[in-house]
Amino acid sequence: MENLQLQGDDHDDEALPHFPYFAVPSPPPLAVAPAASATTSDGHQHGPLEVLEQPPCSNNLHPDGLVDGPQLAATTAVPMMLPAMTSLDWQSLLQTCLQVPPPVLEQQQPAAAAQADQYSGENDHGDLQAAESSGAGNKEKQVMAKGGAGRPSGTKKKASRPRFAFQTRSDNDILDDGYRWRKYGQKAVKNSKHPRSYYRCTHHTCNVKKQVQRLAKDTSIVVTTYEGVHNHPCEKLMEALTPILKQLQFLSQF
DNA sequence: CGGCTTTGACCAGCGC
DNA sequence: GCGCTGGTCAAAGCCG
Repeated sequence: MENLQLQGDDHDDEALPHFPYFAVPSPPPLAVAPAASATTSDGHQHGPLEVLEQPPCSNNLHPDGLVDGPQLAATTAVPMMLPAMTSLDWQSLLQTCLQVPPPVLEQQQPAAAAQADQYSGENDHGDLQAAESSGAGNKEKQVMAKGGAGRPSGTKKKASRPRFAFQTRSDNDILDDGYRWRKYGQKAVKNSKHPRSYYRCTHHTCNVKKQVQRLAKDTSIVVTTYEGVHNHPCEKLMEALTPILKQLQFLSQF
């Protein structure tokens, strides 16, 4: 946990989003690929990653707190662990990897809310906190954005959703984290040449969002901010695990 | 034709 | 009240 570098304390880049940070306990150690580079399932190579926080699908965390690629668990780590694992190990691994939903993160939400208050003064305009605390769910927020009837009369406090940010040194803005995303907006950001892109998870019941932008200081670094927790399994991870699970079920009969 | 991206417009919140 | 900024919507266009 000490290995996690808190972005809010580390950078003074005004173009970056400010939001609450909270520590996440390290997951069970997973076998990972060499840290020098990682080839993603979309064929892109990503350099060494600097982890600021765990993403929701952070199933590839190294015991020392560093990740080697957003989707290594599906493509690399799981197969590497296969020979030595018992079925019980697989149960815990699946829980760790699939994150449906991760109870640890849910428990951290009050802490996130507390941190939100702590960081509210550092936010450029408090917009993130405002969106979190408006008392409106996303649908209500959408109604408010339209400015029509149904606008909430008061401003209640909305429950905070967990947020995670991590930096990736990559030429590719879009990191393949195993989930499908639909872009719904792009904004030019103050003090940054590069725009910020807004994505939503395409799963119909999932409300997770992410923001992607490049660091103003170092444009080779992509900052990805996740908001919320997926309420469904990672599709690509499931694809990778299904044949293995079937094999395990077969073997467990003996 | 469905799913996705692009992009201009709109709205809320904040500071002055 | 006004201007600035971030977040979101939704129409239009693109693509497989």
